[in-house]
Amino acid sequence: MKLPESAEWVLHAAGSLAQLEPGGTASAARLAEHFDLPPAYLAKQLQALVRAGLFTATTGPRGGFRLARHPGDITLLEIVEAIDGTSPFYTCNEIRQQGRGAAPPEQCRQMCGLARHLHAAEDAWRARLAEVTLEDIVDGLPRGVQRRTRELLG
Amino acid sequence: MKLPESAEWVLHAAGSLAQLEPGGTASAARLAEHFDLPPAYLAKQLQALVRAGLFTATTGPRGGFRLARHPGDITLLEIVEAIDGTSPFYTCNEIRQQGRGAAPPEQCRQMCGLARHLHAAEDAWRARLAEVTLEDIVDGLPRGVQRRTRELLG
DNA sequence: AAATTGCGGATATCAAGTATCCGCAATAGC
DNA sequence: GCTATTGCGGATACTTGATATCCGCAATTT
Repeated sequence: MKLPESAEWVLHAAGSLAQLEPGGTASAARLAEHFDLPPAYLAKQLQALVRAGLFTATTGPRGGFRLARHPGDITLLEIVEAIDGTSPFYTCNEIRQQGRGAAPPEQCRQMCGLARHLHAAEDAWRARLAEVTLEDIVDGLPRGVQRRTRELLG
Repeated sequence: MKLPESAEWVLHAAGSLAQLEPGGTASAARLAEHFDLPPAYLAKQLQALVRAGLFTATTGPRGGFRLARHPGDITLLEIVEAIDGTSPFYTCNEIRQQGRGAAPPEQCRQMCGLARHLHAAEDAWRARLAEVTLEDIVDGLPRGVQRRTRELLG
């Protein structure tokens, strides 16, 4: 039960783009050296954010990635789900209906209690991440960080 | 980001033991056939619950596993953590301090904002699971299920 | 035309989850 | 004591997903 390390990478990449002037662009290579990450693999993960509609990509010189929406309109949940997908942590395989102790269908009209609670917990997780936007992240940055990010990436 | 399937198995196994009379015991083989699960692998996972102090195991004929504590005193979180461990979903590798854009230490006195929110979300997940006990699960069972479980496993 | 950049596919490696089997120790019943 | 049952630890194998790289192609800027 772990998020891929690349989730951390794209969260920071998105945070960096959010610090630039609106529409600010940075290439995968530039972002990779900015955080000392494997360039080829980071590039692949950034593409996932484009597919998810969070980033917009432009080819050619001076091209790269930029935020597709306003930082206040992109949540941490969207970024995480772009990398990790939306499939639930816990999948109920209805093993209560299998084997020697299989429960008859009329006793399974409502969802398995275990699945209910596991899904509720997961919903709480997603709800928390959906509350936070890239704008919130930028606003929480210490003084001077944004200025330096713009100098190096902008 | 998925829980191992064995988490579902041991959650149901623990739920079944909770349905028996206090101190009720069931062997790994019996639990495996009760839910139609691979006996050898299930046995291995049940051992993890013993190591975690949730189950007590006894060898020999009429032996097997029983709850180490009262069902009302065993939470879903404990069961999940016995299988999946307690390491966080998101591990901050402080990449903000790496690479060309490395932030100086005086700007990293407080935890990375991304890590803070990811951990808060995870805490919400764990808190939900810590609220639910095996007793709650048994109480939520449809009529007749517990009777049948006792007939087959007790 | 040339250089830069993203995109998709192919491939390789590594860790974790799934799964099985073995021998050993402990226990209950005879 | 003997035997059958059961949990325990270790060794092993397979599969899947994450990590990582490289290539050719398309698009765009200069």
